[in-house]
Amino acid sequence: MSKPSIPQGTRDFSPELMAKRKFILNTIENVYQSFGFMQLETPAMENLSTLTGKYGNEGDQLLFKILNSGDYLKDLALETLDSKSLIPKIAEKGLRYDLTVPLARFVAMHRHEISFPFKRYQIQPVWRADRPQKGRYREFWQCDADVLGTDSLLCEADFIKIYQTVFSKLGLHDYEIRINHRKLLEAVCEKADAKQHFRTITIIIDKADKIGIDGVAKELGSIGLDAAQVQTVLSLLNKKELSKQTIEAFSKDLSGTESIGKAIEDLNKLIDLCGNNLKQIVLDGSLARGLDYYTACIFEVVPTSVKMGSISGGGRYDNLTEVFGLKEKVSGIGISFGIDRLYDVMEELQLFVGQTSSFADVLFCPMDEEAISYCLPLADICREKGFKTEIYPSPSKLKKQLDYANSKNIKWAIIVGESEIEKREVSIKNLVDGNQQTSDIVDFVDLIH
RNA sequence: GUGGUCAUAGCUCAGUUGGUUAGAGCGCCAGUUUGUGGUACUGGAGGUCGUCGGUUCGAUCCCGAUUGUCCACCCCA
Repeated sequence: MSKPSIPQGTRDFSPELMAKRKFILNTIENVYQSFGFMQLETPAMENLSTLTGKYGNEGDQLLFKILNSGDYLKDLALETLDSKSLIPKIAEKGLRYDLTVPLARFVAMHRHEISFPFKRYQIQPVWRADRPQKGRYREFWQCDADVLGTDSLLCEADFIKIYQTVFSKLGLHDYEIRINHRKLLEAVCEKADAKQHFRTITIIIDKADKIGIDGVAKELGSIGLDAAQVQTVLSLLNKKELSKQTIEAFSKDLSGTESIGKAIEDLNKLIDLCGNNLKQIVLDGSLARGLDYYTACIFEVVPTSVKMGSISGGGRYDNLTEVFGLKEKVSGIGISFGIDRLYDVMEELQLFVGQTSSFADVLFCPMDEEAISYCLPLADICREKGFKTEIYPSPSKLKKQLDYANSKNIKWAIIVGESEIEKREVSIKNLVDGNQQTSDIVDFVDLIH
């Protein structure tokens, strides 16, 4: 028997780890709910046909496929197939790659039961057959929230407020909300007379963080842009402040282009809706986001004091359900938190240190078999009062029982032996300060806090 | 898919210019204290040095392959 192990890029979450993860998960879920989002869950696996072709050429390769049951090679003429054409014949299901496509599938299937605007959140694991590295796992959790069926800029403003609320509750202050508008990107390309290179250009400027302005200029040159065109594109990267002045400047620089009007209008409106609350927001012209379906405002959140990729991303899209053949357009906007990265960032910044998690409040320590049944109704009283309570399952040595309490960070030990039972009492020990007192079995619970 | 890195106790890591009994800290178990923990002291368990092959009288150490880890590129949360 070889040593047990788990697949690469996956992790076990110990009780200590789960306590911290739940804190993040619950925080995000509570904030979503406080904005009126409703929960949706979808299966871990989808039909492969639902997933393929939605994430670009490379995306399909990152899908985990599930082998069909039974003798899946029975009727195949293997010699006539290559591996690519083989896959659809032997695998009809795959693990979900994100939560947006399942949402689109759900909406397409249940269009007639849904009334718009439809606000849903979804917190579930997703799987990608990527090569693992820092902040990248093959199984990780996404926390999505989307609003479908409205073009209102209020959604954008709400999501910004959701970001600020969540991070404030988590105690994470070193972050930056980056905002951009796809139409701004289009306008720049149009102005530079390089519309046909739109995709390539967005991919290049998206790397500005890593390769710097000079690097961007170089790569733009390498795809055939002349110096003037490169300068036009680079002009996007200088202005960082989200303000009416910046937007006015863009409006002038890019006047005459087809797309600029919509971008200016949206961003101005967004500023109005946010009021003065533009804390930690930057207008980042280099933000592009790979997914093609975004059409207007796009977001990304990055930690500023830790080297880590984005911990959240999102944006507005025009037609979510188009690929599923729904004739009616369903536009919307969504964001997603990556809580695995969020966890890594918080761990690195030691934001969990103040939170001592205890797995129980009260431990009953029976000294003999008779004491166990004596403790049973008393433990129920504690639980009814809201204390997490357990009874040590065997009358072991007291030292062992108290060690157990320490290891679980339990504050109260209630010791019951022959003498307590005789006098209808319990001995209550506070394991934090070491004080101990006796009490009758009616009032003892009042001493616990 | 491409490149690099590392793999020794449950965990974090030493170490051997290739030589016979492979170490530390933490953790775990037991005792000092037969009903009082978190401190201290004493003792104990636990490793075919990732796997397979090669070189050698001899390999945990050198070489090759393989698997896994971590990191970077691509892409992304």
